[in-house]
Amino acid sequence: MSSTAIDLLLADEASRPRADARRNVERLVMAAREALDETGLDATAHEIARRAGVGIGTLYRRVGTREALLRAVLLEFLGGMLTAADRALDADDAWQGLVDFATVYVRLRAASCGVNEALGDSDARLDLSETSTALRERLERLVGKAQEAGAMRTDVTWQDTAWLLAGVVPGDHTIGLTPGGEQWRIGLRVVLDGLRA
Amino acid sequence: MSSTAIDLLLADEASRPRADARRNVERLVMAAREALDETGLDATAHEIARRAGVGIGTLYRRVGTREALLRAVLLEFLGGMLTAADRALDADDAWQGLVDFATVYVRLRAASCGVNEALGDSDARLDLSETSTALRERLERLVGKAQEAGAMRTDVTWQDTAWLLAGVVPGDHTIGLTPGGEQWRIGLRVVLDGLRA
DNA sequence: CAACAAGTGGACGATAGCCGTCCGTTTAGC
DNA sequence: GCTAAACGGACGGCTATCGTCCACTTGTTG
Repeated sequence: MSSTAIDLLLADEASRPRADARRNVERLVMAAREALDETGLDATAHEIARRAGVGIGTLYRRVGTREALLRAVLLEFLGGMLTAADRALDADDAWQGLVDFATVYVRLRAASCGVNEALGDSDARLDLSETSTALRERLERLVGKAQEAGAMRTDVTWQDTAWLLAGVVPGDHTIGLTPGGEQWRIGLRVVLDGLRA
Repeated sequence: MSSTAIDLLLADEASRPRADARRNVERLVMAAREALDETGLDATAHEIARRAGVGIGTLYRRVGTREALLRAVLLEFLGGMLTAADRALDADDAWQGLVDFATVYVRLRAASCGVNEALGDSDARLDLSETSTALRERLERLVGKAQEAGAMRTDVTWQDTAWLLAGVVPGDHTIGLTPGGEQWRIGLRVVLDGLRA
């Protein structure tokens, strides 16, 4: 579950690496998560190494590229999001399913600057298109179900919905108000009210 | 009106500059507008000079700093926005006033990447705090009026409103959909519906 | 416990992008 | 024509990041 990223990175080692090497990979992954949360996609290799308490050489030797590391962490994260989407699709109440997913989606994007950027950036710096396409497709179905159930207005496409949800996430938009940590909640509520049939 | 930025930049010349010099200032201002629209706040001095068809030396001689130039253009722009806000405050129907302003606000932000960034960036790269504070204060009053008139839900603050409006503007959020030029319209409609009492 | 392969850290050279100055050349205006 | 004003853009300086390389350290195994 949470070791996926590590496994992914250790997979292509020919023989079992030494204990300290494994430990360093773990540290690097944790550091990458933090850096991704706070700094975003363009967290530098040096920053990640510093956070991990590890030399820059170690980073490159262990994970090959800065991008490979970030990619592994992001894939793990997006996987979790996909799971939430599938759970939402199974909900009895279509509208409630959409609400649940939207909440998770926005919360996770809000929690990590890097995840937010990864889901937005259309330029594929890291190759995440496969997973994010899957995610899109889930949203499309969720919106479809909610509309068929008559719970959601039909003059709005799932693309519009994606747009609106993304807009609720804090960015450097906001007219200069320091956003409280949970600021997105009220925004999401308004948007969902606006989407209701 | 539209010559404000130019006047602002020519103001501190001791004696009347030569005709070609004035022409170049105009070109620089127009180029800065374009660059601001397309590239955003960190349009480089060289890019602006290139767009203006002018040497980089000329830019620095004429406008002093890259920042002074951008600032002049942005101030002009924000001035227009303020005017729209004041007009909206005079509307008979408080809700309609809010809707009108919101529309202008979002459209203008959507039209220029640089304006959008300028209104968001809390770090004061260019000193626009005065004008943007004025703008905030207008929005606060618009929201207040709409709520007093019973036209807008009261569990939402003007800060939340600012947040939501900013969110509707295209950014690099959007799950990888190339946004149509007028994409923000539908988003704005949903948000306004959600804000209605 | 020794010896060596595996691993480590971080200085370093390379690359890139932007800033703003400076000076030889051009041009407007009298 | 003549001169002061203006021009263009090459250039040096600065900052940031990347990723390599090698002298040194440490885990592991017999």
